[in-house]
Amino acid sequence: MTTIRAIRGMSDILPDESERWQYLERTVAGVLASYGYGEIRLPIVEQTALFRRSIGEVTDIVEKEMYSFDDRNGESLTLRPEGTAGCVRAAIQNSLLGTVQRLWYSGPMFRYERPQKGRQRQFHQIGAEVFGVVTPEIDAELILMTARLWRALGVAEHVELQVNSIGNSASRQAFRAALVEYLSAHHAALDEDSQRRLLSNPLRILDSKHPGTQAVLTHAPLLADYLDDESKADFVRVRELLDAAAVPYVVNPSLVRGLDYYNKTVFEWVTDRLGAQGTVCAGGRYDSLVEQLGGKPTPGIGFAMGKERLVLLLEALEAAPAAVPAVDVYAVNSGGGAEIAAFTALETLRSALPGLRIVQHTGGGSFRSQLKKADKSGARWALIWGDDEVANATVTVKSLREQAEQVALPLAELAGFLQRGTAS
RNA sequence: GUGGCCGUAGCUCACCUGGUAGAGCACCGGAUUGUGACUCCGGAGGUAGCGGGUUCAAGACCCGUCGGCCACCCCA
Repeated sequence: MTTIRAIRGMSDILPDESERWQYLERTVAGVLASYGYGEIRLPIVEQTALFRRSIGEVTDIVEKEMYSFDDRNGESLTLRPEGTAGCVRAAIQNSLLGTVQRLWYSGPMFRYERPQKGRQRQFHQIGAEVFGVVTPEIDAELILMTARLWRALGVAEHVELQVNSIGNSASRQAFRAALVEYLSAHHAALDEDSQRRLLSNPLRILDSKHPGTQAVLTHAPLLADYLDDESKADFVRVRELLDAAAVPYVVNPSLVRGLDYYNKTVFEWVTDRLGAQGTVCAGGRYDSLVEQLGGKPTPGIGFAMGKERLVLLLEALEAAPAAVPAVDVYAVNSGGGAEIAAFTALETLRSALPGLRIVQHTGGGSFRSQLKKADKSGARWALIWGDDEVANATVTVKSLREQAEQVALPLAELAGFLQRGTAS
């Protein structure tokens, strides 16, 4: 019989690792809450049209990376490849857009890509979106919030903030035309990928890694020269606010986004500790997306961070707190009546001390082998029930981590004893 | 979608230039009475990813396929 394996690029997160994930999630949720963001929980499946209309028809995501399928009605559905579209849809549908909204979400996203370090087909993001603020201080707020997050996670020294403005749609189109014209004149010097992108997504050529293409780009027209006045002024303001907050950044003129809905401020947090997939968080403004999706014109801005990548970074930097044992107390028994005594006493103990993590040994075996498991579990105490304990209505408490005589306690004193021990 | 490297016990790996598989860790049991850790003894566990080919003989060589990792691409 062939064994069934997980789908390629979709991995299990085992208890060992999930501890680090929880640390990340707790920390992020705390920082988001401190800025007044509320959590929104969104479906994982949406109508395919939502993503086609928001992300852009000619993007790689829509053209070749979406998990799309027809449901039983023949309606085309898609496993969300990103979070913003669904969030905007929800904001419109639930009439959230009359006032300023600060929202965040967390969960799995799906993209059919070739897996590699920091890239899965099912991956996980935490994202934040703000609706209803035109002015650039919200751009700065979001960036400051992420900067605070890196400090909270202890990775601030190893991530770099890159910012850019890609202007409004008119200025971007003008720039795109100029860029295409220039690059077409140097067509032969471009690498194959870039030649292809000349037709599909010319802005993407800017961050090509190909040396020949980079050489051509040194004399290419600059996006900054095509920016409209408002975008320019807003970008200046964003930088002022970042400077005032002493958040270091570099302006990366070739920073563009892969999704069509972005405009004006875009930013990315990058690390050099993760190999080729170094972007750990990225976002930007999307002032016409709400309207594009059928809502009344509402400015928007947001970012998403990749949880896998952040977990890898925490790992690489050993920034997450050390793993702690999952068990405080491991109870062993000699079977029969002792097992019954243990069951009832442990239920009582769990009621008395709800925070205490208690594992009851299962599967029988000698005291010797049971205590081996108690030790392996990392528990601080072993509780022992045998015939003597049952006869005397006591339990033997054995300390596994420090030198101390084991004691036989009347059952009534067990909770108090462990509570005092936990406090010390 | 393209490329490189790799697939031997649960894990990490060895078996050098082909002669029918091994270590460490983990696991299980034991070292006289109901007691973990350190130590010692013993045990279980692999049709060498799968399929084909070359050969007297293949885990080692060749081809295909599947899977993994990394990179391109793309992106968080």
